[in-house]
Amino acid sequence: MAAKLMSVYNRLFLEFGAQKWWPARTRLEVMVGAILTQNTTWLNVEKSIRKLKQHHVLDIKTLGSISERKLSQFIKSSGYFRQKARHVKGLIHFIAEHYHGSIHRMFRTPKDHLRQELLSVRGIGPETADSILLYAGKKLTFVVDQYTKRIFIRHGWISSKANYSDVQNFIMKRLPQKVSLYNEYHALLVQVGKGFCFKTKPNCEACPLKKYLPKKGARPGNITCYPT
DNA sequence: TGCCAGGCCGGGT
DNA sequence: ACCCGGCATGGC
Repeated sequence: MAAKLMSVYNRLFLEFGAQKWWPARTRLEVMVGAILTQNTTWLNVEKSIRKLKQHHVLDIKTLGSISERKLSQFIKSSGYFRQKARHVKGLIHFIAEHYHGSIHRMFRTPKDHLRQELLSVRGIGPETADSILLYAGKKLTFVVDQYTKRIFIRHGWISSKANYSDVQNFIMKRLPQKVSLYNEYHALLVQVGKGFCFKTKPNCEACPLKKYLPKKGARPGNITCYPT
């Protein structure tokens, strides 16, 4: 199975190339983006990020002093904007209280401890915490999202009842422990996952992933496509 | 038009 | 330990 996971990775990489995640300039931008992108398209997040930059709000000092209300107006395009404004403020507050407002200090602390702390911040769940750890902190943690789960379930590699840590453990036990691999692999899963078809029957003609359907004598690594 | 998007929380079983 | 409604804008 370990070899199969790498086979999938290699095939995706050949098809889509390096994804160069996270699409952000600073670690703060990664963290804010990780909250904003919850259950939302990245396109909507980009608009919010642009607005935050335009108004010179995307630095830790300003995010600390700006009102929740005002912040929420800048991030409307990301949806759930009141909640997300509160959550971003909560994260900034956490960094201020625990790490003197220093992102550098924050990422100097051990991964497992920091993960627990991040999970205690309202609005930061397992995926957001792992995104922050991997993409902002370059820590060795695999990010599991709906696409990842869906793809692995559809291949029959994990149970449809698997929870977040089940999927994460499954993957991390079988992949080489390399941050750059975790980074690229998750990004590729998202990329291919976007093409999945939800409204059609198994092996439908219209499926955008048709070219990945197993041909006869399918080899490991093919991506199948059918509705959830 | 209705459904989906790179989740998470709080209340209920 | 799960299950569910709520949160909200934007694109197809």
